[in-house]
Amino acid sequence: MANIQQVAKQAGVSVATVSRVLNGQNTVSSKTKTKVEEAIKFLNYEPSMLGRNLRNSESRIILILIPNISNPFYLDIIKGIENMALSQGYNILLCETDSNPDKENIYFDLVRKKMADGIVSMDPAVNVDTLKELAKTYAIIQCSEYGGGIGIPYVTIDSEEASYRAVKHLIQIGHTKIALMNSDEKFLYARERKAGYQRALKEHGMALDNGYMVYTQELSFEHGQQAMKKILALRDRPTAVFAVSDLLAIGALKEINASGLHVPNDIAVVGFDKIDFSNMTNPTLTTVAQPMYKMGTTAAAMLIDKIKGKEVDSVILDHELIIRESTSG
Amino acid sequence: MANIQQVAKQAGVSVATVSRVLNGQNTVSSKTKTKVEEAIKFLNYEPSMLGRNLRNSESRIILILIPNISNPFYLDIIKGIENMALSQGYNILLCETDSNPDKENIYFDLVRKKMADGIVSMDPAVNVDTLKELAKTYAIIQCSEYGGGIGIPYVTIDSEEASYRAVKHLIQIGHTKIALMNSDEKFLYARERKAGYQRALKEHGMALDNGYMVYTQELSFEHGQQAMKKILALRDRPTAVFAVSDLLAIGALKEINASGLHVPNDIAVVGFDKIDFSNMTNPTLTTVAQPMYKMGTTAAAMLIDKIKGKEVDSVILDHELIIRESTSG
DNA sequence: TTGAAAGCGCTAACAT
DNA sequence: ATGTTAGCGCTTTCAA
Repeated sequence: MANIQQVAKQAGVSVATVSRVLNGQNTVSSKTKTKVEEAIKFLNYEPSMLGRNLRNSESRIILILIPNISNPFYLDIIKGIENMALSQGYNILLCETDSNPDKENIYFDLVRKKMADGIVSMDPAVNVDTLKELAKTYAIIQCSEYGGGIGIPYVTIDSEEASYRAVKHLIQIGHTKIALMNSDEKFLYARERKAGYQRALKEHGMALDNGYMVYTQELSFEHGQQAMKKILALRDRPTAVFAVSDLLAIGALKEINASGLHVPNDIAVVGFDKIDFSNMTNPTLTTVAQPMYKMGTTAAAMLIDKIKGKEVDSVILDHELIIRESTSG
Repeated sequence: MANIQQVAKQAGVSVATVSRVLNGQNTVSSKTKTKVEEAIKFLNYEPSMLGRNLRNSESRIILILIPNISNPFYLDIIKGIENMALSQGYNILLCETDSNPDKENIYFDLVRKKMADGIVSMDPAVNVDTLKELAKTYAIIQCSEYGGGIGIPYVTIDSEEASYRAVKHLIQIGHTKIALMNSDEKFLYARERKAGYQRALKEHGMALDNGYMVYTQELSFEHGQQAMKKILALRDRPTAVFAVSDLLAIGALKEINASGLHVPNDIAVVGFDKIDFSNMTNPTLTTVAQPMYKMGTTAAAMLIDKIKGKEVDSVILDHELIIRESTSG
């Protein structure tokens, strides 16, 4: 494994000159440049990022913090982050926290130890105080889920409005008994989506029935099934369900089918996210599309700006209601 | 940002001593150790991986090469790799190649440039010659998909046998007209699964009809739909379909439903992989379970051994046929 | 246009 | 048990 010294010797120049060629500085005469390039080729030399990174005090690595890689919601976001990062010479370290503060801390250490230059956090369970503290020293961007008002830039959508529109759609097609399948209200997005749900109901003069709001501990298929069981057992059974995640909605779909009822004739279902699978179910799922890929590229671009010392502002991206079979038999 | 020098000065010892404490060497007296620890705490010191990595000529990073992150098949493998890596002090760099040789090459550069210590490749499209060449110098393990006989250790399942059993199951429940939805035979697993399919048919004295074998360019839902369209158009329509990927099978399911036919009464469907979603469809999908998580941990353990200079052997893991609704109405 | 040399932060061989 | 020091491979300032 040749190093820069050997290249320099081979080319009969100094290491400084080799470095200049490596970094495309144009203060090198074309003759020397050629000599150096020949030496590089001859020795099969590859510059070591280890040396460069130490010297430059950077790792060129971006850390992505996600609670659970099993939720396909994150896939396109990751893609977006990766492609943007790549185009700027960064690579991504994917870190699954399982919403476990200990695991989170291991990953936070990576940035403390300079193994990563910054963090895109998508973890709602993240310890907000630690994150805030970290953000003083390191570049951090929140993506999709965010703690409001903690001074860390984020990219997300308007959850309240998205939720409002989804529920309004159900109202417009005639539903009056609409259940909300939400996650724990410790999450900001859960509170926002609940608010949107309530606003839509109120606006149409419909009563808020607390019994129509069920909560799940996790955004998963299984929890969607369980929650749907509860909804199906309700005394005055709803004719529509709005779930704050496609995974929950798909679980609901399954449970409704299993109970012998029909979607959307007996119960209409709306999901949230527009993951790939929302189009593969039977019936296909009406859902709120989040611009996942764009969220990823935006978050990455913001983070890289931040790493470079620029000021960055939070961004709210557009969402869109995708009407499919689960609300339009 | 304190460095080891400052800690040494603060503690009134040499940098060597600080380094010893950092690395848990027990040649340090407990008094000095305490002094050093206090200095570390006082200065809020975090050792830089940049310095350590250069010194140790390692990055402690493992590169994962996948063709496309959108196929959930890889999710559990990644989880397995990550957890094993983490337990050994490694982190993972997730790299999506899109089966694009140029992109592959960018990622290969990471190991050439010492940004990564080794590679777990799950990319069937990978340039075999380059991979072989790289494997001479760097630690590489193939996971799930592999090039046979190129001397790079792999971890996978017995695709031929798995395929044989899946088809045999269809035969045993009475099917005689069984289609194979396969991928391009340039992939070894495609050839193996075809072989298993053919062995099962032959063993039961059934004729091989080339028209019953359709090929897809990608393992995706959409390609599954398209392929199923072709199968449905066949003159003597099959009563069962064995798809070499759950994603394809789910596409087939959708297409069959759309055509007004019923699964499994009109057409039975078997998939491959046992991705999470194979249990969320309606009907649920009979499929061959691959031990994804285990494949991940195994591959990572093998790779880390290889990085440490040990010899490692290829591993064949067990598979299992999971019978669900799509073959047992 | 080029070179000499310092130094990024750490570890380990060697010395005491 | 502890310290001194070289050096991992690179970039960049300063000098020529």
